[in-house]
Amino acid sequence: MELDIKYNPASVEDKWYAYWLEHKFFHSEPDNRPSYTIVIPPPNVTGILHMGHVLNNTIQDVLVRHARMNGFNACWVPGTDHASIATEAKVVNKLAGMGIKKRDLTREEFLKYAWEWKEEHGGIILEQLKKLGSSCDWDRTAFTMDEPRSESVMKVFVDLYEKGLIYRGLRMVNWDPKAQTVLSTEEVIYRDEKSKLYHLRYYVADADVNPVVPTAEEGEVLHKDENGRYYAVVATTRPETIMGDTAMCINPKDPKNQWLKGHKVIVPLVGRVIPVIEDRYVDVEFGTGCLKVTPAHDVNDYALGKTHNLETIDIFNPDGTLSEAAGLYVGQDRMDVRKQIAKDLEAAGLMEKVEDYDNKVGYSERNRDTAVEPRLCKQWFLKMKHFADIALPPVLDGKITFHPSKYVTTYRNWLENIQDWCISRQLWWGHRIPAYFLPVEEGAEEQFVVALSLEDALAKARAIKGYENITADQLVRDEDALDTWFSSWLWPISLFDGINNPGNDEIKYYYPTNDLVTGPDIIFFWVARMIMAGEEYLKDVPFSNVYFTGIVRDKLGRKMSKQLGNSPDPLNLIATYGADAVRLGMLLCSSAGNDVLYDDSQVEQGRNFCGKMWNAFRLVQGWTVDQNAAQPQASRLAVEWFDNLLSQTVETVEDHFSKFRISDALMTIYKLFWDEFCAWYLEAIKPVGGLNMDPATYSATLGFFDKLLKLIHPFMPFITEELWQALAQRKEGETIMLQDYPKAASYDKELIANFEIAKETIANIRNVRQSKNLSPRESLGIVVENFPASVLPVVARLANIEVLEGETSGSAVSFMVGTSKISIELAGKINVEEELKKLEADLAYQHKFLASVRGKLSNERFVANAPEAVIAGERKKESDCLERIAAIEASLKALK
RNA sequence: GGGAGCAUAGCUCAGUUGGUUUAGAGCAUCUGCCUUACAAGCAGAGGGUCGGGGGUUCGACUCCCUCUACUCCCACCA
Repeated sequence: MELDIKYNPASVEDKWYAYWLEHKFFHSEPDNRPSYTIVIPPPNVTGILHMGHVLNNTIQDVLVRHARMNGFNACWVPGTDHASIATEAKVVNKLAGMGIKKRDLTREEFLKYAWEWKEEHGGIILEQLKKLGSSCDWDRTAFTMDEPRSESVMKVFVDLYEKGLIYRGLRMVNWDPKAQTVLSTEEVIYRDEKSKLYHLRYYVADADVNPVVPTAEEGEVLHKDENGRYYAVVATTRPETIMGDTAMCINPKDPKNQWLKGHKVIVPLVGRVIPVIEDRYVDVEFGTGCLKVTPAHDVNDYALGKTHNLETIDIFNPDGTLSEAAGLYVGQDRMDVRKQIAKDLEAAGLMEKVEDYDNKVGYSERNRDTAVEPRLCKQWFLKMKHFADIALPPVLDGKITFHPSKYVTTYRNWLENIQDWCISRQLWWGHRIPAYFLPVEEGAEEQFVVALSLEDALAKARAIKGYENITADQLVRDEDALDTWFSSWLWPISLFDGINNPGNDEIKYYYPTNDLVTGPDIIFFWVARMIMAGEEYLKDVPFSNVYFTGIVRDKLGRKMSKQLGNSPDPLNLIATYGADAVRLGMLLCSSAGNDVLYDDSQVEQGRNFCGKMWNAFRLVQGWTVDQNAAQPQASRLAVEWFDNLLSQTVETVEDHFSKFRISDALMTIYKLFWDEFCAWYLEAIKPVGGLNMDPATYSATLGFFDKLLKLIHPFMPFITEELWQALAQRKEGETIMLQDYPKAASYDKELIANFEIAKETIANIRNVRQSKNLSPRESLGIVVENFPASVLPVVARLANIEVLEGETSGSAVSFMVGTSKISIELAGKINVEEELKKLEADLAYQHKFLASVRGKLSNERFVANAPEAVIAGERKKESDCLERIAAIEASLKALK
């Protein structure tokens, strides 16, 4: 097989990916082998690949390929998520561009557009994952809204409702005015914001009938205007909500505001008279200690309203504009009203002052520019206490391991303070809630049934007293859809149809899955809830390990985002550098749980490594074998050494894999290939004059190459397949993907250590050459003492030296490697003065070292307390040091 | 406000139950090389008082306390 001079990733990658698909190497069916399963964190169906996906999916692919080569029946199940809010928003936007408003469409019409959009854009991301080399079982590609998944969601909803775990409740919820839907508490992200704190005047309303009487208490603060009218000052960040004020609240113990007790005050501009109520909730230290109470638009105010029986005035429309109930600014957007009302209050003399203020504002996780509005409405909730109880033990007991483990605390904290999950969304794109409302009299309690089908619903409705004769067309199905995560949490189960077909062969074989690779940002949204669903429906964990990846940032540490334009397009990167290079670049800098600071230079390093592999292969491939050639000593030794080193390294790699230290495993292999194999091994065995090679070395080298390629394959699947295919005559249908991963074997530590001495010696000799300006071509003579003779041929080969017998002349340069002494014969080529200086310096250092070691050894407490091995080590240091001193002194003497 | 994490070379990070002198790696830097696989390369070199302070110990990058800086998560202070 002819190889190009340069590695060309593009053609190689497409070729082998097609080959893998054609032979269905990614496909898995249950069999007798142990299973290894990963379910993909389903990307948004209309999403496109970004750097976070690259990181996440590269790691998954490494794990899957590694498991596959280790004899597991590996199954990586891909799929996409319908992403209710995000996708619906995209469709709404697209329709808006066509001049169509969502509210002018029926549900059916809207969904038709939505599905069209999904067909058009859906799954692009899966094609992009293929470019990365992902070895997913594409035959199993799923979608959270396809038939089996939807059916599972419905069944689970009905089941949980029947178990009494799902209920309908009137609650203060988080409202996204842009998407016009409620959000769960987890979908609200709080951001620090520079805002204003408006201090408003609330005049006392009843001063004429109920005069303000200063109590003359210490610390009392009265406000009186130039006309002698008393007023309270309320600090608020949201002046636009004053139309909803139904009380003002003070802390009964607040000395500043004692005089307000029992009074009524006037809401500025609005003119409504509201009572002053007392509650210990109010923070005496904040502002003036006077709190405006708007029960309809603030969670705390709602609670206050409940305890104090206050009226609730909802002044907002669902889209965030002011409603009729507000009386003022009707139809204007809340944010515009805030600016306007501030001006109007100022003009009316009702604004005491305005301060700069830092506060936290909740935004919608999906519409990040939209501040959420607390809103009172009736929604569907899932009781979480039960789920927290079943989801906590497996993580605390270690049945599930988090990598890194610090997330256990986060997980536990959340579960221990869990709130009920609001699962309904006012969206059409999603799983429609299987609840049916029955007709009721005006003002009566709502009546509904929950059922999988209209027929079931009708039967259930008819069982209710007074509804015996109800007809199907009188049942009104709930308009709302379920939170996307209500389908995602079933993913590891629903992918194997474990809800619809409990106990089927696939769910039994693939569940629990093995590893989950995801970001810590969805630990609550997804990870925790999958554990809940797993425990609830299969009485078993959904996975054994969770590998949390970090966030991909640019090299300045900024999060990658479209707005900043600091996110490279992964497909461009793949086109420029090759998928293997991108994978390697990403992995090199990603230890579990740490953020990844991405820089192109890492991908360049990946590309360079591909080049290195390619060229090493070309070198080996260029050799021809002379069956009669004898194996040189140096080659024999190098083969033996590398064989042992390979075993040792495989052991290290296995250890790294077992601890999910993926980047360490990769770096270990990287160095083995580049530093050990290329820089030392190949250089040692390279035929000197021509291309002829002895058969023993040649076949050993091919064997090493084979193993190295297999070791690298999970990380860099394409180039390893290309080279492995070229390494020997392969049959159609053969692949490196399905070869056995190299296994650790015993190795000779001493042999490896001796070779290290040889390497160090060679490096020293090269160093001497460089500093003395001696050409590498010029052979030098050396004399060695206390040197492992077995490795001398390698030193001779790589340092271009001859080993001399006997003594060196006076002008030799000596150095120590461990306790071995090497002297280079340099008659007439050296500066004796300089050498003397060097040796003196070395000698001084050795003496200092000796003193420190002896200091330790003469410390009785050290000798008494330290383990024997440590003491023995110190003694060895001492004797070695003495040897070195003797050797240096001998050299000095010879030089003089 | 509560909690967690991190602080080691110019940069990004290892350092796995405390025990090798001179604390490692990759990248970057510097020097010399177009040596017939590879200049996307080869051969070398320099670079750190392990954030500050205190403590435990024969011995601390490692364990404890404290301070400082940064990051993240959680929380209803208007």
